[in-house]
Amino acid sequence: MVAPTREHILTAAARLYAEHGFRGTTTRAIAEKAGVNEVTVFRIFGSKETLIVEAMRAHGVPVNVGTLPATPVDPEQELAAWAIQTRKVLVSIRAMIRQAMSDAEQNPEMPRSVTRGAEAMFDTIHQYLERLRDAGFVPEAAETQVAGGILVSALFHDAMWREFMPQHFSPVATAPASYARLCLKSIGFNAAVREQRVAS
Amino acid sequence: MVAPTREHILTAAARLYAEHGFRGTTTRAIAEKAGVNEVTVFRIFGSKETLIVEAMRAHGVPVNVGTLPATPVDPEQELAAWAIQTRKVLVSIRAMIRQAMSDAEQNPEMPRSVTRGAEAMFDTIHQYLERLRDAGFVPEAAETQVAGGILVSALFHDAMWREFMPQHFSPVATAPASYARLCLKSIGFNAAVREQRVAS
DNA sequence: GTTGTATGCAAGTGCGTGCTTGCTTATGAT
DNA sequence: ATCATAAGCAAGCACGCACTTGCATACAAC
Repeated sequence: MVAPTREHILTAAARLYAEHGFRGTTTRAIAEKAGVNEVTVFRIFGSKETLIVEAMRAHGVPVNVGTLPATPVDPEQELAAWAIQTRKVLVSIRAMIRQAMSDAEQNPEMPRSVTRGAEAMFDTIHQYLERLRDAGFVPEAAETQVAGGILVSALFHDAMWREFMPQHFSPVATAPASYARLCLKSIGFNAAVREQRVAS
Repeated sequence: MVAPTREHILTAAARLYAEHGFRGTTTRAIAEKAGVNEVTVFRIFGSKETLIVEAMRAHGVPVNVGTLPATPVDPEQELAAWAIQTRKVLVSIRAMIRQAMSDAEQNPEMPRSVTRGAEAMFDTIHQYLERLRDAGFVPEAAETQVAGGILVSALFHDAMWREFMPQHFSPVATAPASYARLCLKSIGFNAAVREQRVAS
């Protein structure tokens, strides 16, 4: 076990930051939540800023949000499952994402811990869509990058805004699958190819 | 001319809020930016909170972000134009949107001035897509609500995140039109109907 | 047993910030 | 001319906050 107090402080800082942002998070509150004296916080991290940045790095957006199969078989189902899981992850850290976005003006390091995760999502979906194209599920001219971006956007937007205007979203249970389905349809996904594959 | 100083204070508050958020915006800074004594601020608005809320209400997201034709003729072109304009509006106030989102935890009144505008966008696009359906541009079973939501999501996401990870977006010049095109395609838009209309 | 390391505790410093008070000045209506 | 209203100005109050200092305590290594 290496430096348990250090870890306690980092997790406490991450949680409080998600709730109150940089300015709203006080070193006193962090120390109290971590069950540690405030002086200890400064002894270990030196300053509030380095502490928060460190906490974001440690407890930010996970880079491995979920994988998509290397050889697509049932794209609609596979993409829906990925969308559901990804949305869940985004919802679980939406508060932190919001704070990091608003603190970007002051400290450009903050949104980095979010964009790293987002970039991983972009890459995952984009590569999958290209695999679909190579496998003949979608036509050669498919705009895979834009379509992938649209799916990611929909998931982000859903995670961020649903709580504020729920009546403008389809039910949580079905929404991610709908996003996935429409994403596929927007690049001319041909369900017949799947039937053909399954049959062979 | 009614109460010019009041207006000066409101606009100054709105701008500073967009840059620094609620906690980061000081009444001193607002007064200075408005070219007004700090005491005047408190004489007029009583407290910082009521001032900021008032400023958001006055300079928040415009509700009339743009209209779509009542009788669709060239949906791809019309929707692309709307998307371009809407994205522009969102970009112009993205900083304020970010702050309002992160302050939602503390003051639920903040995001209201954003959601009002977003709801107007949702309604505009949704009604337009239903008109397309009624006009036979898209099949009866089209998921117009989800598709509209996806387009709005894409525009929001583009406005919010492009600056942090530009390499994951298609060029600004073409992106909004792409979103519009894929949105239409995702609900089975049939370009042939337009040709038929134009011909008749 | 001594020494070093990590932590707690009490107190304090300096500064920023929301908000107030008391007073003066300018302006415009009556 | 008088008076009400709006605004400026100087000063300050009370509090919160990041951060520091000095000292005591526990514990583990040697």
